[in-house]
Amino acid sequence: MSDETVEESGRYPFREIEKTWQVRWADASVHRAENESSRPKHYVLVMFPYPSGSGLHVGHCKNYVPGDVAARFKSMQGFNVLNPMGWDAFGQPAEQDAIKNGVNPRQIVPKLAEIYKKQLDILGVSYDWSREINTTSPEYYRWNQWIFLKLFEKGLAYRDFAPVNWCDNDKTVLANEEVVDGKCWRCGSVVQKRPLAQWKFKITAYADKLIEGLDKINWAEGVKTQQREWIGRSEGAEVDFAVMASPNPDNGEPKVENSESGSPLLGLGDKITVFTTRPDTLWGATFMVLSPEHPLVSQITTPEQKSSIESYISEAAKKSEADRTDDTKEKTGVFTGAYAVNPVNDAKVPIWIADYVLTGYGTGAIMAVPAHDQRDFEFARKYNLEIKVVVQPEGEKLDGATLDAAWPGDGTMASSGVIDGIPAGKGEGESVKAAIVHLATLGAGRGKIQFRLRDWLISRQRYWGTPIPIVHCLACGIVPVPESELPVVLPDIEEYRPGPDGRSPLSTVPEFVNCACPKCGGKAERETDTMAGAMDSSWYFLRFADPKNSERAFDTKIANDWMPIDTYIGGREHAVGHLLYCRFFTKFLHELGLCDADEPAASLKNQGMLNAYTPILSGTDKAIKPEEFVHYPREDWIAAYNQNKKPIPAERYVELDGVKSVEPIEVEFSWLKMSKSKKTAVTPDEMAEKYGADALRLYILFEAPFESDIQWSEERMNGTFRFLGRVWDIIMNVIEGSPSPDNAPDPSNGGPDKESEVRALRRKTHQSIAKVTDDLENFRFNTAVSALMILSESLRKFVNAGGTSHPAAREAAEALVLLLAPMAPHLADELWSRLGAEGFLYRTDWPKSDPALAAEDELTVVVQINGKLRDKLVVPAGTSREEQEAAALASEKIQSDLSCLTVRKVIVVPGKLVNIVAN
RNA sequence: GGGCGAGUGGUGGAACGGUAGACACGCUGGUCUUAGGAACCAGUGCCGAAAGGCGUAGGGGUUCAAAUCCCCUCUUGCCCACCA
Repeated sequence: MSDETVEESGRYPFREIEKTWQVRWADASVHRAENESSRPKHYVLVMFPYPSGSGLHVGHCKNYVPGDVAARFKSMQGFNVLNPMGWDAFGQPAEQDAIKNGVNPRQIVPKLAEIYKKQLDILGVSYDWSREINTTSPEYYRWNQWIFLKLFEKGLAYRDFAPVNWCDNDKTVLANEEVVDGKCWRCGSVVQKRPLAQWKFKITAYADKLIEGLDKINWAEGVKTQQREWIGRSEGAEVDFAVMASPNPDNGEPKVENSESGSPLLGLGDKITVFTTRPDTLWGATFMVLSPEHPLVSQITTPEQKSSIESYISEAAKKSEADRTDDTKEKTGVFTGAYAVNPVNDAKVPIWIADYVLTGYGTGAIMAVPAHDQRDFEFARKYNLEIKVVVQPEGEKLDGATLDAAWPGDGTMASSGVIDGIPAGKGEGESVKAAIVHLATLGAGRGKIQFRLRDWLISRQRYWGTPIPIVHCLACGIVPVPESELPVVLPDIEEYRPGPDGRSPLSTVPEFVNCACPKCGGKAERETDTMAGAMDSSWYFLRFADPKNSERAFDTKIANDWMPIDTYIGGREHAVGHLLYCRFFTKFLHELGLCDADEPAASLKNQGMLNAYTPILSGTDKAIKPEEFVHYPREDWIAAYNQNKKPIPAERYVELDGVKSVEPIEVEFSWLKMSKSKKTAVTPDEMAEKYGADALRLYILFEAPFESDIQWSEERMNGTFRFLGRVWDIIMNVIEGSPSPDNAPDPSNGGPDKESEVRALRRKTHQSIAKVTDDLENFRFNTAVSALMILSESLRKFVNAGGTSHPAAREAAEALVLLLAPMAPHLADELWSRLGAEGFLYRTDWPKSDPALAAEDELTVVVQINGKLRDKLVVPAGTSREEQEAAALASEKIQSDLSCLTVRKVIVVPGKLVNIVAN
């Protein structure tokens, strides 16, 4: 862009300035973090991106920009700042691209990384690029493998044949977190259950520690609560129910055995163990329910019930997780024909199966207490099962026969043998403790803490990931690859598509698969699963401390110097995924003695999203892409829709069985996450070209609070652009000492010669320093920008009134530039050097506010009568309580308003207000 | 159903329990001009000519004083949803 065009735009030459300073910063490596430093450390980390083909759009800047402001601010405050960036590049999107384009993802990733890096540089983000990492490089993923081996060594990585979530469309297994409403989070197709040998990490072993650690980290309560619930700790007991002998086939009646005299047990002494948080209600357990997948079901089912049980099981298998867990549906189940014995009262309880009992939680079996659990109650009513009340609420006498809902609340134990009469209550309740003691004496149960959290499924039947460093030997079984042989390098392959059997594409590469057993030297095969991408991001923050280490994952001393992350920035959507995994890893590595920190991030900040006004199908939240429309007069529609908020009739193309046609639709607009695929993406490149990166940065900071969503508007961005133009003009005036511009207001009434004007400007300067410092410290960027606007306005007025070369103007100009530096770094550095200073603002001291200069010498005091504003007074600072009250009462306005009232009481807040209570 | 948020002008948003609407966008009028994506000046919550009154989703409450704290209702966002 030529200078002439810049001149024509009437704005400051932002393109030239931004380019110049980006080159200077890079040449001087100003943003490099020092491993040895006398300055205190500050580690700022923004969650690293997943480079995809579409590159960055301005929505992504919602976290990178504030992260950069935090880093620059801390650096100016004298901290040795670590602000690194890298690429989380293993995983599906890159692989899908590769499949589509027939290229190896390893060729695409570096190109994407280059694009991202360039875009981030255009934004002027102060990353220490010497620490750039790429999770797909063998130098990185060999340490994934190393950590895997450590987990294996400690028994925390294991192979399991549990049923897994299978997406038939993507041909892959999904983690529980990747299943949304029983559907694949990526493609939306229904997830099936399939048994497959998988590698898992025993995150459940850290369940308690993961809950306890939450208390000492400064994360949003919402995120912490989500984690607590996800881990789902509940206290209760396990209870064993003995299964009774098969009913007599002769008469079809179950044979009631006397448990006291003979053994009621079937053959091998089968028992069903259940978990309950209410062992105290055991006397009210009138039946049991197993999940359809429970292993005992086939053994205990009687011949008469066999066919109905089998058909129920096959129906249940067909249902998606979404259907099964929809609690609005009526509960269904089938009787197995078998009975068990309630260990506390020897009652004969029928055993049912029902899909409301989940295989994955507890033992996959429950004791049903219909009187005190609503689900069991509904089930009992439907199938005419006994309802026995064992907790009587205060002042009531419930009867199972007439109950219309379960009573889950407190009360007194009744009909409960040895615990009769004890106060009943969940958790800390005495009755629960007493029941557990009693169970222990019977040998039929024990106290137990149950977690909802499941072990972390790490296996992927995918190409683009870290190979799992395990060898399967016919003779030795599962053998870990020796550390000295790491990395197990991901080979180049031709076909990335997984086979229809769901096995990893790596299984098709004999040179990879076939190997010698590290233990016996015999023929063996490599594990062909790769690791989930979440593995990479679970410890990358430690690698950033020591990214080039070829001997170890990271040096412990260096890691200790940097950890924990002081400010971690990322989206709320990672609350129970990444943010839980990385805490688990940090705790594990801590226990290995590899780092002092046992929590990765001392403080976590969650940014809001940036949304774009997107056309949607009326009555849904489904976006319609512009190319689907037959005609799409966007601007007109938006205007029309905004005016009367009524759907706009339109037409779109549809393709049914290969036949294209046009269908009428109704269109509305809604604020949805900016996205390339919805064609709502605006790139930072084009905005930087048009308005400059500084203006874009300022827009993102100013438009809404950090945690709130932004509704993207280029029109508003124009506002921060104009502000920067004004800053440029004002400070150039100060620098050049030029007289006020032609269109400045007449300086005749009051000029900077007046001592009060000078004092006022200096006050504003020092107040602004204090305000902006506090705001940046607390991520209140929007009000920080506003404070700068106010300061620049004060300076502009002062300059226009002829104060161009006054020292107070110089002081204000310097403060303005310094305070602006973290947010609009290019313009700030340019003006700073034009103001005659040396060096980069990144390493320049943050200004200090002088409280004496910031103090007001006059204060406005509000006078209220009965809380309503009646008058305002200006009093000198330091006016006493009494003087202030007297002045208020002396006010003419107040006198007249009080004329027919009696003063009852006067409240005085010095320097603030006087409230006169009168009637 | 549960958990956590949120509801303030035409718009984005400000407001330690103490002047509601800072700062912007937009809009209205004006100045200037090399007619620009300008710049500058003035105005802009609602009703009212004014005095004044009314105003922070709605209704109660606490308080000298409530957008802010408490209770109820409504609306809305996100997350989890048969967890025994």
